[in-house]
Amino acid sequence: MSEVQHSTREKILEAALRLFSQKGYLGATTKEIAAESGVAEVTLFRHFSSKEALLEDVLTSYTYLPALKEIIPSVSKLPYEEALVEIARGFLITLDLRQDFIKIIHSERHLYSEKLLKGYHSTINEIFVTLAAYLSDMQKSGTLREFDSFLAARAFFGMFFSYFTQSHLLMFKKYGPSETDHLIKEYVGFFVRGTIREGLTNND
Amino acid sequence: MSEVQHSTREKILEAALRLFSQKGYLGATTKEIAAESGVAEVTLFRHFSSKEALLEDVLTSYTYLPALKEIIPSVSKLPYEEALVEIARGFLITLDLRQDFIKIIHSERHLYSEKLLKGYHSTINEIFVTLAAYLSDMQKSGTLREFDSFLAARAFFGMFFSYFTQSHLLMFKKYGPSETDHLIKEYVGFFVRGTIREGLTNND
DNA sequence: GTAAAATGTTAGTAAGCACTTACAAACATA
DNA sequence: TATGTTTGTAAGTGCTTACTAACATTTTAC
Repeated sequence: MSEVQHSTREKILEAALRLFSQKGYLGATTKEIAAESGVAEVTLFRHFSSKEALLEDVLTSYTYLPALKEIIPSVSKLPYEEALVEIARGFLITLDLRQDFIKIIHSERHLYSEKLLKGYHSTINEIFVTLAAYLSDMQKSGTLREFDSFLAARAFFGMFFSYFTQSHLLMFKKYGPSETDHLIKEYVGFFVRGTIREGLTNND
Repeated sequence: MSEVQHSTREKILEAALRLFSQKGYLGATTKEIAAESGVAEVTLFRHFSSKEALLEDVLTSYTYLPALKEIIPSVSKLPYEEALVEIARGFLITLDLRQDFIKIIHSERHLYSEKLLKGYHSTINEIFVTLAAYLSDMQKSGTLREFDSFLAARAFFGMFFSYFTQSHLLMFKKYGPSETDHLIKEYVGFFVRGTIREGLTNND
């Protein structure tokens, strides 16, 4: 067990992340969060001026999905299908790691500020744009047919994000690792055939 | 404005649906719900034994997505691509109509009972199975290649559900009607080419 | 070892919450 | 008109909540 040394502040942030994602912002009490952190409630308020400030700090501390932008360059030399499999795999892993954060964002959409929402949006957008750029390149090189690359990226991540939502957030049919692998390959299969240039393409 | 005559009970249920979806179960107070319904708070408790009972009644009253099962048979004679466009359109319309319900389900996942969750799951499953059956038929008739039809159905709805989630629940880039039409056509385009039988299919 | 900084303990406050009681008013039905 | 049903008003109960104050204790830094 390689437990890292956590500061009081970090312990509180982690407990808050966990409890907010499990019970919602209003459902998790400051008393509970303090107990879960192993500190007194008053200590929580000495580190964070209010419960709302705590939420803000949680959301900015555990911010979302930087990893994916690095995956795409690193796989761009692979064959198309393999590259997509790696992208999908990386995407699902990242979602898994950040699931508490994502749960909060999806549950407490009415609470958090315009600023945070915009940050989340721009991150999503960045992800789409990054994949879209890769797809655009593949179109220019003649591998892929013509289509709206931004929408394609959105469709691609949409398939996987929906699977994640259903299995993690709504506890609907969740697969084991080998089945997830199967799912990835099938999904990528649809997308590859859906986007690749074929001999018999009839453009209108 | 063709306002229907609503019973007190119905007025409360509607207001509760609206407020629960906007502010969450804990965020919406019984006082507010009563005010929004135009009744006294005590009247709310004469119709519903508790706030929790009210939530249960809201969720069972505005239950989810029956429409889609009727769409698929009605379009099964259309060409493949047109059929999928109609299915996608119907799906998005239904999601739109039920968006308050869906918002609650996604926000309050920690609150509602095992029973309700199972009901929701079986509805989702039914939708997937219905489309999967249609796809299976198309495979047997030779129009489509071989693939896991359940996963294909899940991927198809996943693309659109993700778009719905992002635009309605997270207020990320939402398109107007004509742009949505464009999105549907592009998404369906990917899926059609991803699933159709091609002359030059190289199965391993 | 000593001062300072961080934490714990205990008690408390003010507000908001779901929910109740008692009684009066409005309304429909006969 | 009389009667039962539904609603409103008003007041209040008991509980929980976020948050604070005062003081004791522990941990850290030099």
